[in-house]
This record gives sequence, C-alpha cells and structure tokens, in this order.
Amino acid sequence: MSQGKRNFFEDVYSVVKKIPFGKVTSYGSIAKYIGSPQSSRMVGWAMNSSHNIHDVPAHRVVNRKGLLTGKHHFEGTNLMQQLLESEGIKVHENKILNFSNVYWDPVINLPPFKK
DNA sequence: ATTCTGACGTGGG
DNA sequence: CCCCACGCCAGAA
Repeated sequence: MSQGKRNFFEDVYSVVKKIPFGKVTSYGSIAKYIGSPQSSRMVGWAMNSSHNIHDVPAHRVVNRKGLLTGKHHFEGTNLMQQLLESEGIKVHENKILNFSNVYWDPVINLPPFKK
C-alpha cells in the first residue's frame, strides 16, 4: 500500500529494459502499458532518476514525434544520438528518421502488464 | 498551503 | 506539417 510511486519507477525501468536493440518507444506508450496513460510526464521524471542505473537504455525512449527530447540530459552534447546511431538508427536534427519503422510498442509487443 | 516546472500527449486551427 | 492551449501528476521553492 501507498508504495505505488516506487513501483511506478521500477515498472518504467522494467519496460525500458525490454526495448529490443535497434528499436525505440515513447514515454506515453510506456505510461499506457503500465496502466497510467495520463502519467507520461512521470515516465520522463522516472528516467531522470535512472541516471545511476546503467541497465536502463534510456536513449531508446523518445517522445511521440520521434524527437530526442531527453538528449540534453545525457553526458556531452550528442551521446544519446551516438548511442542510437550505434544501433543503426538514423537521426537528423534531433529527430529519428523512418520513425514508424524503428518504433516498438510495449502495448502490442509485450504480454499484458502485471506487477 | 500555493505556485511553477517538466526527458509528454491530445485536440483544434 | 506546424503551432497553441489544456490536462496530468510528482517534486521543488
């Protein structure tokens, strides 16, 4: 009880860890998958706390337009883009090219969420 | 307690 | 396609 917040963070990380190599998803999709479709902003907040955790591929999470909105929170100026391009994803002007082709939706590709 | 902000999303023009 | 206003919710000042 009343630990929903902590689970929320863990839930977000567990989903992000399952994003396949070379694919990306959005904050909103993650929020929707874990049962809080209106807390997409909190997903971003959770990612902010994932800085310490190296198991979480935060670079594979972008906004619904395919923009690298969190890029500024990575080290250096272009780390996020570098990581994505190292996985074969093309990026131009902070935006993922051929977005629909590399987009991976947990709601569709994972079994129903259960805690 | 109140106000503002933010790694967002949707709807309307 | 772009831009704007609004809704959301947790944390900081």
